[in-house]
Amino acid sequence: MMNNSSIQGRRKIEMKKITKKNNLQVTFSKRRSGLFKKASELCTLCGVDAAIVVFSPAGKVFSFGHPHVESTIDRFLSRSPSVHNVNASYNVVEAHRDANIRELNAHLGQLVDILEIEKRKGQALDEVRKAGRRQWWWQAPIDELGLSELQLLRNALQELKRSVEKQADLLQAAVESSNCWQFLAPNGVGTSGSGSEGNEMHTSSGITPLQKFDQNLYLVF
Amino acid sequence: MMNNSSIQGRRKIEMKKITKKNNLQVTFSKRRSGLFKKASELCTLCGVDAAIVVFSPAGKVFSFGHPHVESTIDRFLSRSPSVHNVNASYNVVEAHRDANIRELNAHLGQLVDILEIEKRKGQALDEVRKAGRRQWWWQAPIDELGLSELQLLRNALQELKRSVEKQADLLQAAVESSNCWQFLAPNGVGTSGSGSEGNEMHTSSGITPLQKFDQNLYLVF
DNA sequence: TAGTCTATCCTTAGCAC
DNA sequence: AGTGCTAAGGATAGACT
Repeated sequence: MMNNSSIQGRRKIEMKKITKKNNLQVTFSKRRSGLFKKASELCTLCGVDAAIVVFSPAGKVFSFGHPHVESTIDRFLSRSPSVHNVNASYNVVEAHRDANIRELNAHLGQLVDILEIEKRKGQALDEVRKAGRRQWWWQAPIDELGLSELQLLRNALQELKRSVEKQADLLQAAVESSNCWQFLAPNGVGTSGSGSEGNEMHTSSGITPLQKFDQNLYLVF
Repeated sequence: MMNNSSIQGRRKIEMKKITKKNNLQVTFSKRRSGLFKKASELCTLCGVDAAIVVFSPAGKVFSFGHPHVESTIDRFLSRSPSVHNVNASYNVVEAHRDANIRELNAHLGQLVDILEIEKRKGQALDEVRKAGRRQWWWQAPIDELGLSELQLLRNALQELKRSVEKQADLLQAAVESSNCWQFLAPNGVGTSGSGSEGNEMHTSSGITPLQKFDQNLYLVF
């Protein structure tokens, strides 16, 4: 029954791992459905192929695919339509592994994205943004950066540092200095179960996942 | 200019393939971003791994992965009935690699969290000044930095950028007077990354040159 | 090609079953 | 684990820059 609790509707939640195991499960289930639905719509509206693989907190596998999970993934791995040879597929997987650096670099790009968004949210300076939009050459895959470019980056950072200090001095002279970077490392753990879903989606149970986010980094200014 | 067309807001659309090629492109781009963001949030909130592969109408490949596309897909394939016949050593190496990536990702995630906290504190200036007075670890020969360090560096740079912009805001007038930084991309091509959490997302063309995942990052003050 | 703006339309957090 | 409910939070179609 409806408890007389006032607030009923949706509430904003922090974008961090949900602690309440129960809520986590519900949220995972709902959002997974939503994700698959979104993917489905994207495929329908744009007539494209896509595949999604998600491991539940419990380690189960949920997947979505249009027209099929396997075919799409295979196409991704081999960059060519329909390759039904398992071994061939395997080799391609191996090959793709070499793209690690590139992938990780892209990963970083996402982080930068978030920061960018936060910056705006906090209060962006439109003038500055519009003033100059430049691509960071060093965002290219790291393995593609030459030493000279890396050194350029280094010099740029040093210059940046100097510039920042200079400007800071212009503003106010009294600011106590202390630690800048500090890294510590406590510990964290895993979670719970999962379920299944619609269209071209299927679930398959797996072995226990090894979820260990045992790295906690603290950046103390 | 605002055409006198009354309706401004979102309108419902039929769930069928969009005909207007132009709209289709825009929709694909937007929804793809949204999809990746959703996936990212799912990963963050529930602490799970996921991977998405999408082929654009043009045939380009867009992918998202947490902690990594390849690792997640491999993990999916390795426990998939059709590909379970991979040798043992492979799995071991794979596991190890995944662990590393996971760990790396955890680091990055933490950094994002910290930066978020910093944002709330709203003490950019202090941070910058303090940072400037310390020995910057990344000032070591750039070529000696590992991927992790480079990533930290990158985040730090973003942080600095934000800080500086805030400062610039305070100083008001002097903002646009001096463009200290302008990193130009070697190639004029540019795609703005869609916002997402600490995950990896990358774009690669199937055949055409390379429309890498890049963003509009700029440091101007 | 991507980002901006606005008015909707859609998703989903918290509960209860 | 998945479903229904309600209202608030988000995503986004369309037009434009």
